[in-house]
Amino acid sequence: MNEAETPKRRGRSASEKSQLTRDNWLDAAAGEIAAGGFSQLRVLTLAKKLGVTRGSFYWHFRDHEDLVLSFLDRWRDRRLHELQYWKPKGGDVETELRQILELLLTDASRNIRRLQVELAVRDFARRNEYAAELVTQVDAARINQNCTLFGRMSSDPQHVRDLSLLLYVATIGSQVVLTGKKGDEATIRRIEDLMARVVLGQRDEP
Amino acid sequence: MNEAETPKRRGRSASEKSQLTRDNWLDAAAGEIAAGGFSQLRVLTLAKKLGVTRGSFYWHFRDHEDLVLSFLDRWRDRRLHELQYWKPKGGDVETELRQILELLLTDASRNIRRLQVELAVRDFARRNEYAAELVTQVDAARINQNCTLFGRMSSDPQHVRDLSLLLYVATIGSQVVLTGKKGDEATIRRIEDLMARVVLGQRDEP
DNA sequence: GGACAACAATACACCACTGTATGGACTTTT
DNA sequence: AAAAGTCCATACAGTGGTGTATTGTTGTCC
Repeated sequence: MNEAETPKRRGRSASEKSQLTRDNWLDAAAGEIAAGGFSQLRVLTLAKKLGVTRGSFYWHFRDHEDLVLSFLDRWRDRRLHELQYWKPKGGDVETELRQILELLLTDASRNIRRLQVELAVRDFARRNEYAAELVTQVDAARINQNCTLFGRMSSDPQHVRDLSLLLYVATIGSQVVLTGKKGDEATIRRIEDLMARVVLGQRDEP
Repeated sequence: MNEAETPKRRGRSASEKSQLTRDNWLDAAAGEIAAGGFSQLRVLTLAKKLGVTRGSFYWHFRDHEDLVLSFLDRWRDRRLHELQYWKPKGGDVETELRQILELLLTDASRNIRRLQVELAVRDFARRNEYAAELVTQVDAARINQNCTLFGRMSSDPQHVRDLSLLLYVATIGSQVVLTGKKGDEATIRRIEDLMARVVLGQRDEP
């Protein structure tokens, strides 16, 4: 539906001609993976979607596996990279916490395509070693970032880590359980509120 | 490669006779689904695993879809049914809460096959209407049960519902994130502890 | 303006899997 | 003991997918 923008001398369908890049194929693959998971990823389907034949694919990629691994690598790189680009805007502890939670829950649940891809990668990781490795990396990086974000909550590092992990699994879980059913927008908001209260209740309380 | 060897004629390990039943096929399917998801479910593979040919399958099932739908139905029935069989043993609020959390987290994470099947069903539900429907039913039933279990926590029904939902998504999330990596046993225990503290902190506090 | 590289179309060989038709073998019914 | 039912094997047709080899087409550099 959306399609990634190609610099475009030939629009995808019928006009003039432009060459496809590896990234174009990966973008198309993202669509298929979001819709049907890695197991439904077909070279022929991708080619049709891009308006070319499989001949093009096998110029850009060695084989089907090459596509999958390249996609996974790009996914990992992007997920790790995007973590650099977000810092809370400051303010008191509570508003900062609100910002973090909104990012983790409400914002994340809006990009449903990105969400679907992530769930597909996680599922694929259950039966693919390499994918599992990358998912582990991404999880660790995110939890780590949560730790720095929640550093203000407690002076006990272990407590901070546990809290970060709990929040992380809760966000992942809410993405798994509350995916795209109507009325979930409001539900997610309430979960967000509750989480805020819960976390604030976990501040250093000797 | 392992187990499920056929003793002599073509006997199964479960039934008295050497004849296969629909349920035998569904059990075998569970193994495949746990390992590779619904998309890797192959009639031929199942037949080999059971030591018969596909001729048997097409006697017991109309087609591949029949197998899948039957499996989903059985899954739903079992998941709903098992909810009846558990009530907390009583005691004060904290020990009861501990029991519940142990059931939801530690116990659940031990049956890794059951867990893998559930994750596979959830994944399949993302692209299959019927599966999505059943997952919704199961989720609703479980959250509902959590509500009754957590009823002692607060007198505000909405608060109880939100808390139940939060705990539910957290458990699902921990199953998704912490699946079978070593050292997760201890991690789950710590999450369990933290959850207990968190929930106790949410008792009526006007 | 020809050579060469980048990219894509076409055609083919091949395989994994499904579903169906049919024919046993063994069991139960009558 | 013949008929009918139950369960599985075998053989075959069809489909949808991969990968490869070969040939076109276009752009770019000299």
